[in-house]
Amino acid sequence: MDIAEEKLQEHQLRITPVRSKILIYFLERKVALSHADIEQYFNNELDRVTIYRTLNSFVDNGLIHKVSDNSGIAKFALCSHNHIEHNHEDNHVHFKCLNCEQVECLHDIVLPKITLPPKYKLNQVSLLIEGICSKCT
Amino acid sequence: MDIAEEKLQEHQLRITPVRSKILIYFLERKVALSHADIEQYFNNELDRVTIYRTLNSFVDNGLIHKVSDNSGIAKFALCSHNHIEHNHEDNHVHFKCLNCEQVECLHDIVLPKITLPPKYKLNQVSLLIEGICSKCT
DNA sequence: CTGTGTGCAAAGGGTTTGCAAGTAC
DNA sequence: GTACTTGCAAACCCTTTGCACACAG
Repeated sequence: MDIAEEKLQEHQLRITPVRSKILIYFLERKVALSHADIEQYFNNELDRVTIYRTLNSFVDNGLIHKVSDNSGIAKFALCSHNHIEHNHEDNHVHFKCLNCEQVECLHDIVLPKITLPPKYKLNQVSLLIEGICSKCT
Repeated sequence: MDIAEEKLQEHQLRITPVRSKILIYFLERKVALSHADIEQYFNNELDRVTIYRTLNSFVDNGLIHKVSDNSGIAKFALCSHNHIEHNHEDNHVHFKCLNCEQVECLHDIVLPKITLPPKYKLNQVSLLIEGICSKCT
């Protein structure tokens, strides 16, 4: 059983060829991937709808999380936590390169403490930084 | 000439009935509005496509800015600056209420200084806070 | 008068739903 | 065997484009 299959099992997802392939691609690329990225990479080998459903099942089971990069199209990235505990979508910092358009998670950047106005309750913070990445400078 | 017409002129936009109506709605509501919000409010009085084009012209001329609230659908909010200088999309802090779904700009919150890893260049920062707003607590 | 805005129809792109056949466990 | 996954077709948003007519400056 390879690492992808282990991860699927950890997250209580049935092990299927489609899921393994997509998960392996995430493990290899390490950046945030859109549906189109995956579809193109597998070039007709995988059904469009199945990819959508696979991504949703991964999100539901805490394997990946949705990344919002202001472009309107959804991207997804592996969650850093290996545990099954849901509910730690946590406070993500994402970086989007304005040149190559790639989005990555910046795990090392610490999110500053936010103080909200009175009567506001904080639930989640997401920080998107746009600029030029190390490969494109 | 009312305030909406003044603002249009300031931003070098021709004064038309559609633009005035939409701008007045923004001035009244003060929260971020989606295309659907506007369409529903004017309930068939305004053409769907015209609303899209109006919003785009407002963005292009710095009257409003696009707000990304992780929902995938675009929202727009008035820019706080009254000047014509473009290019100060600045560093916005937006708050999205998980109960009423309304999005507002938090002008008072200061965006913390971000230190990126080496070789990264920062261009823009956007911070989205999700939680419960003052009206919904 | 000239260039821009508006309205309608149509097309485009991303995402979801329904259903029958196939597969994991 | 049962419940879940896959694939195909079709539907469903949201948004943009094309074009003729109307209007602001």
